[in-house]
Amino acid sequence: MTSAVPQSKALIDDLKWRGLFSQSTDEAALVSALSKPTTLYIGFDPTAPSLHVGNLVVLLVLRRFQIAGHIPIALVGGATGLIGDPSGKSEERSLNTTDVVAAWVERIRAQVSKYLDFGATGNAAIVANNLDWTAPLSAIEFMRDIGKHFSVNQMLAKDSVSSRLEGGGISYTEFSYQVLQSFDFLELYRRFNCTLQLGGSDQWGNIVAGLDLIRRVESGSGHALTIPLLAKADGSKFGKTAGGAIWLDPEMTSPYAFFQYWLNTDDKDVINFLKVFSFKSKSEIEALEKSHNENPGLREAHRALARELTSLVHSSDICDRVEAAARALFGQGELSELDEATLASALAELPRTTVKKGEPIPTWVDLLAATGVVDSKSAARRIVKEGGAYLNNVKISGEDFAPEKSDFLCGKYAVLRKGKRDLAAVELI
RNA sequence: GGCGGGUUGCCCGAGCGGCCAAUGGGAGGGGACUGUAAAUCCCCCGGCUCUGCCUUCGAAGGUUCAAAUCCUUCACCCGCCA
Repeated sequence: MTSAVPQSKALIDDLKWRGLFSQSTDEAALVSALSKPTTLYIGFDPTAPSLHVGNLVVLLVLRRFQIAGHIPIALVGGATGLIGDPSGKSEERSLNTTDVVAAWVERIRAQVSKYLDFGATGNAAIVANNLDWTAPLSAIEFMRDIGKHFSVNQMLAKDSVSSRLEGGGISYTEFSYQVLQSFDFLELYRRFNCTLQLGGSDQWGNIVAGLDLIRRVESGSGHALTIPLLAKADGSKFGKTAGGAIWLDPEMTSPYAFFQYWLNTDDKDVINFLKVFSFKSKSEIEALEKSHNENPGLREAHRALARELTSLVHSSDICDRVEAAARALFGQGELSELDEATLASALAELPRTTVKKGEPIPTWVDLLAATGVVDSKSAARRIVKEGGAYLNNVKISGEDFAPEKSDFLCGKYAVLRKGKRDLAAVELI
């Protein structure tokens, strides 16, 4: 990443075109401020052991700013993660223990770091943890030095609070969240001259509260820019599947599943997702849009999206592997024609189970249940009954069907399929 | 602290002594059509050693031949009044 002369207007226009601009404080002033390298931050609270694809939206915006020559700070919320942000939540959350949050902080710090450049000359990225300045502060100091600047009247008026007052109520703990986030902005302003905070559109209230605090305490000024929450065409929540969120951690969402998630994007969303997630230029994306409209069946745009993101989040090697695996397993060719090495590497990406050589081979139902692709044997039985059960891409029937020795490709592997696209592997050992 | 209302399967929500593994909707799954897409149509959707059995309706006891449904206690939530 080279430190370019910031083209501030172009940067903001590009964000708008990508649908990454929700609102900002005085836009003209922001554009003018961005004509010089500017320090900006986004906060990530450790609410899970990994970030998910929803977090990736804003994280990549931070990266866009760095590419444009600005200095990004990724703030990991070691302190705020202990409190819980009420924004966008209809209920009070249960608190995680300090040990758990501390462990998550470390993991998220490592994750976030992958997307930023710490060696850039002039605009190297910074990772900070708000526990560093929150932990040493006593409750009395906090109330006198910070709390004194907040009006409860204004705090109550915040959307995140008022919606909770009407609903299930809010604890003093979560109510205080906005004060902590404001304090973060103030601290980053003091330490790094950070003058811009980015966040999801639900963060607007928290961000401008921070600007107020900076004005009152330091007579300083700064800016806020929010990013729309990503919406899907069908109204369902982005980044969630039946199995849960799509995580960036390969242990939590396998690279294979990650690639498949993007490849299976709804046609109506794929161009928007390219704009949001991809670093391709406007003209490149418009070319993909054209080819997608002309021949959607080819799914060129889907593939470009899946490839770029899998390469970015995992690596291009891993991306090649999982794509090759999918090609082999979904391909038109006979599975039996694949050589052992190709088959082995393709199956390595799938959920799996093993069978010992000397022992009797369990039924298809038992094998599928063992891979974890279904929740129960009853579910596996239903699949067979409904005609969605396949062995080596050949439909099977009969609830007590069991593969034979000869069904194992290369003498070692069998491929179970549930429905159109859910695959699992059995290995004979 | 007082009075009233609530707690049902992944979510919302019916049921208010037997016909209840429990209506309906959503989510999810399978099939057909397609492109590992969407829409549409059909089917499924607690578990199991599956013509039957087992465990569920906040928790624990009790009444009854029989309870998600009645009684008692406890926990949590939500109103109104102090």
